Amino acid sequence: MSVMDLFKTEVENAVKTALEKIGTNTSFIVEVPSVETADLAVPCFLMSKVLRAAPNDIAKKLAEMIKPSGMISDVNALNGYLNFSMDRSQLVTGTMNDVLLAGDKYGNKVSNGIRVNVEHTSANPTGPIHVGRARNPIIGDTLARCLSMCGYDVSTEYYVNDVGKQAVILAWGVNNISEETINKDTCNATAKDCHKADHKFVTNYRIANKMMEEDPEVQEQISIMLRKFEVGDANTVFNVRKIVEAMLGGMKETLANINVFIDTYTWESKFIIDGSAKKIVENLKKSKYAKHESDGAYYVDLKDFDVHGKNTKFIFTRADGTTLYTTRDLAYHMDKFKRSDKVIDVLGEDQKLGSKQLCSALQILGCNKKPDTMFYAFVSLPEGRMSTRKGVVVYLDDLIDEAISRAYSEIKSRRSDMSEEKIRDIAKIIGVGAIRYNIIRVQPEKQFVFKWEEALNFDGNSGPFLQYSYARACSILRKAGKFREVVDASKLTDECEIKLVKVISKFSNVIELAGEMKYVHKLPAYGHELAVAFNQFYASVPVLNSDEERDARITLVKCTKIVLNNVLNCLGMGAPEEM
RNA sequence: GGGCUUGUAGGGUAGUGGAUCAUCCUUUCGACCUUCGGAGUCGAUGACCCGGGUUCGAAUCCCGGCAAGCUCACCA
Repeated sequence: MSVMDLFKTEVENAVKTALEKIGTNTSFIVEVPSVETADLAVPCFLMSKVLRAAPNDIAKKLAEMIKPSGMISDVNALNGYLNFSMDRSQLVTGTMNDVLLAGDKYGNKVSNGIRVNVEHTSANPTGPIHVGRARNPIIGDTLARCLSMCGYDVSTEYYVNDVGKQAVILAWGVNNISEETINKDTCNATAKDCHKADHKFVTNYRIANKMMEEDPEVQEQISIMLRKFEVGDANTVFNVRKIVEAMLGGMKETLANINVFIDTYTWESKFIIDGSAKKIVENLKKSKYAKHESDGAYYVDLKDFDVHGKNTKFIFTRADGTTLYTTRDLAYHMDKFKRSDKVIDVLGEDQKLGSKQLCSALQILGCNKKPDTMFYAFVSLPEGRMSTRKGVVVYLDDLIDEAISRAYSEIKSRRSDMSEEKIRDIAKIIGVGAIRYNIIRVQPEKQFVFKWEEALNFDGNSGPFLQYSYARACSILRKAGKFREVVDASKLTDECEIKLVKVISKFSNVIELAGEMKYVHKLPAYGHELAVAFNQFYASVPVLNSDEERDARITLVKCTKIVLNNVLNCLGMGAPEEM
């Protein structure tokens, strides 16, 4: 339990006792106030009806009854609020001891044994990951890290769409389009990293799509291939699988470059091969909601499931009896439920209706679980939506390269003393950090227009700002040499020192919000607040050049360094000792 | 046309019933310090889409507009 939690409990008890004395057990809440004048506050507006008195009079009365004791150093009434201040000395010692004791585990909750499966990214393996969808791995990975800190047993997963028309078009393109045609292609997407399979084959995919539209002959060939694929022709299935695997390899490389590593890759074709998708079809057919078209395609009618208008027809098998993506997705979710206690899907907002239909179908199948969902709006270009097929994209690989090269020149211009190799290593940490931070800092459901100058922002509310503060803390500790690690509140009384400790003490609450409520964007905001508090401390009091406060202040720097490191780690960003 | 989501200073963004100042970044203007790392600190300017309603109190909730995004396949 953190110092703030202990304080909150104490305030709760004090208020409860006071209310009992005036003969009521009316409920109340203890909140963190929006103003700086108190550490915790109890609004008295709701009590005013029950107690038939003005809010501020109630607050005054309670303030008189509660005497400062324990962690409560001051109680007062203001504007209808009952305000509490926490004893500075206990705040400082309690918080700093917690941090020093827990170290890189500070902010972690004890393991609760609950298995959470986080499915994210799951991008179609028909082209490189572009920034339009780059929110997915970053949100998913950050959420997974936060849940892990909240004590969950987390497993991440990518669903690979290796079935269907898109995959077949890709394979046809790779098999039939000559190197010469590829070389002549002029597409405005940069795709400079041509050694990667995803960048190489996306051109085949794009051209194949175009040829299919223009040439009935090509369309026929692809149809034949698709039919062969669907009846399980060994050569065709093997051929598609091999190409998709190569594609996915390139995409994994991109993910690794932004520190995203996924535990399990589950292939969609699995649910055809093991027959579980067919079983879903049979079970759905038995339900009272099942109906069929005259030619034999089946659907369930979802009008009783809060699905409106024309969207109620949820088709789950074709006229020829084959399964559809949605059917296989149902089988996939049933499979995930077997392996985990909680299932979270991180999806693009285009999947909202599909996800709702999936949940309804799960209910019809008698499944009592459903996935938690987290939707994000697409990142678009100033000229509109990105499209792999049309080649209107900014690839994530290009963004990474650009950010790293920008970081490289920044470091180069500041540090003449650093080796080339070291500059390159740090540039990668800074560049990738800037991208992850910039994407995660915005609430997922807000639409986002991609602008290079914003994506590469290194000042103010940015990843590099956090990393810089961390590097500064490391530098002070390096220069400090030997010091006595002391937690001495009597030496840390400056306003900015108290402020810094207060911010540090909030960390575990932020982790809880980010994990349990899935408010991942709270994390970068917190990191920024912490870095600002540290910089203010740094600017207003000397650390190494102080006398009797020296050890206490260096210890506070060490605490800050630990928490900044934990924040960076949770954001999937590197923590550079220097930059 | 139906459904879902979003609308906050010049640009971006937090806050989703409560406290004489609505957060933070950027831009613009001014200052600090050029010292333990200036990718810094302090100050100024500037905003709740529009119209009703509910409430002691609304950026926040409800209704009606307007604008943007997504969606409404025997695609994945």
